[in-house]
Amino acid sequence: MPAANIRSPPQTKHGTMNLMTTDKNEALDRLPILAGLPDPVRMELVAMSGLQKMGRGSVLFGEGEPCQYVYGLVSGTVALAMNESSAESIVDFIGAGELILTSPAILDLPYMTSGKATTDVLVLLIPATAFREVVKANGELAASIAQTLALQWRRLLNQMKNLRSGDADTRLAQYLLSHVGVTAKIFCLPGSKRQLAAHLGMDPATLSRSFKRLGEFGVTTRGPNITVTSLSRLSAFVSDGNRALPARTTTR
Amino acid sequence: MPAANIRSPPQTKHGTMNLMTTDKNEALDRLPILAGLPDPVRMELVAMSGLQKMGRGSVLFGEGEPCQYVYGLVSGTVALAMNESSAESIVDFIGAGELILTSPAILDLPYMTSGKATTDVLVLLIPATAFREVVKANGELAASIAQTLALQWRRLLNQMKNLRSGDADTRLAQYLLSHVGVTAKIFCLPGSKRQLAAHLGMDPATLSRSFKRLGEFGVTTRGPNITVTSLSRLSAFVSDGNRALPARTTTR
DNA sequence: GCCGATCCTTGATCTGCATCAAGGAACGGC
DNA sequence: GCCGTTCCTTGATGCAGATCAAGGATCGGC
Repeated sequence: MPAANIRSPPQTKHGTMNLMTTDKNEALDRLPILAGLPDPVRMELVAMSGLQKMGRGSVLFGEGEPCQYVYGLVSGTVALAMNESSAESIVDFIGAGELILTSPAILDLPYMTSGKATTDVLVLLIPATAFREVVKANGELAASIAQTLALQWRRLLNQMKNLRSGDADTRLAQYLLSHVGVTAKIFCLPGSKRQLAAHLGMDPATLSRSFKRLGEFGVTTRGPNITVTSLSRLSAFVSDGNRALPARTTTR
Repeated sequence: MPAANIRSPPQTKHGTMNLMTTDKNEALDRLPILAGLPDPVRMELVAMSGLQKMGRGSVLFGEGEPCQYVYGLVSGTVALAMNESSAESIVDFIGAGELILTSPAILDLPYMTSGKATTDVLVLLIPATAFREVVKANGELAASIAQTLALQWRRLLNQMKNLRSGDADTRLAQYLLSHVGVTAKIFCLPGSKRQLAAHLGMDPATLSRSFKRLGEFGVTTRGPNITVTSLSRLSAFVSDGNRALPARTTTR
């Protein structure tokens, strides 16, 4: 089996990029939605898609462009962004293993978001037309695509909820709570703080201040690494509607 | 075929409720997603679902409840609402012909939104478990469900965009622009103004003031009926970033 | 190592919108 | 018809957060 056309891993400080896959079959295995497909379909997909490595900050696709590829994110993180007048807002961060852009591919409509790599990424590029055909021909795949879309729908709904609800501080706290595992109380932001701010619907300056205020509730930041010392205090803060805070002007 | 258990139409001022369907087969025909199904599947679906009439203000289902039915909206309008702490926010208004809640049904997860009828409605109630099985067994249906979900995803994205972008006035103007047909310059709000405000992410009071300000750009309201005299002036207002307005305090 | 560019933080100010509150309009019931 | 209720409007006020701006911190390049 010939090695794919992959250059040596750039190794930034961000991605340790430990498990480097250079084989398209292996790549497929890392994409749960496609991994279970019957062999002939697999072969077909693998044959026509390409494996591509892209550096941090790369733009995989742009809002408004006609849909060319479905992107299987093998490793790394991608931010989905929308450029509503002037400053952009970030819809979601996509992690490894997910399939991006199934919606435009299925409908053959232009992308509604642009996709930017927030780390070095490895993506499997599947031609959209081919993808469409395979889905049409394969009922099982269609069903599991439907499942995925349904899940994404729920995620998007949750984000709308968070986006609208109360305070900037509360929104940040909720975000943190839903992203720290019960065990892991330290985790790494999926992108820059600026991007997180855009995701939470606030100004970077406001995000900074919010982080500071949440310090009183056991949140510490060093670079992109966030530590939450006490889940209970933080969630108490959220449900208390943040009454515990001293008057804003007194904050220091 | 025996008549369904439908009482006489209440006839409110809102819904003229002209084409009253009491037959489940006819109801299915009004739901594009399901209308094209092969006959045996149709029969099966029809056999186990029920046709139900509900008055304005009825709550079809509540946020957090386990998913029991998929709702085929034969006629009327339903608001999807989320009760994030205290005041509710409205995710979307669903019109006749659409299938509600496919996501929770597919995933067998609780509803994330509640559904409230903003007019008298006629719904086809399809048991969720049955629906799930039919989808699983029928690849074509799965494919078209995936299509629908993909479309809904796009709609939701658009709403997120609108929700975040600029001014309250701008958001309202965008909403109006995307809801008046090119021809029909008068249209009826899908729900109360309060609900529209919740949908656009603003206070009812603010919505009222926004309407007033848009009066300068050819928008008039009488009850739930909105008239837009000049699309061009309104869209100019949106793209100009509403610089044309006199200073806020000077607004008469 | 130094330097420029970018990102984050922090401060001061300003404003759009929520909030509080009260008056008017439309509706449904009887 | 009248009356209670709900909805919409309009005014006055206060505040959360955007914006403007300037000072660190961090990174990548050389």
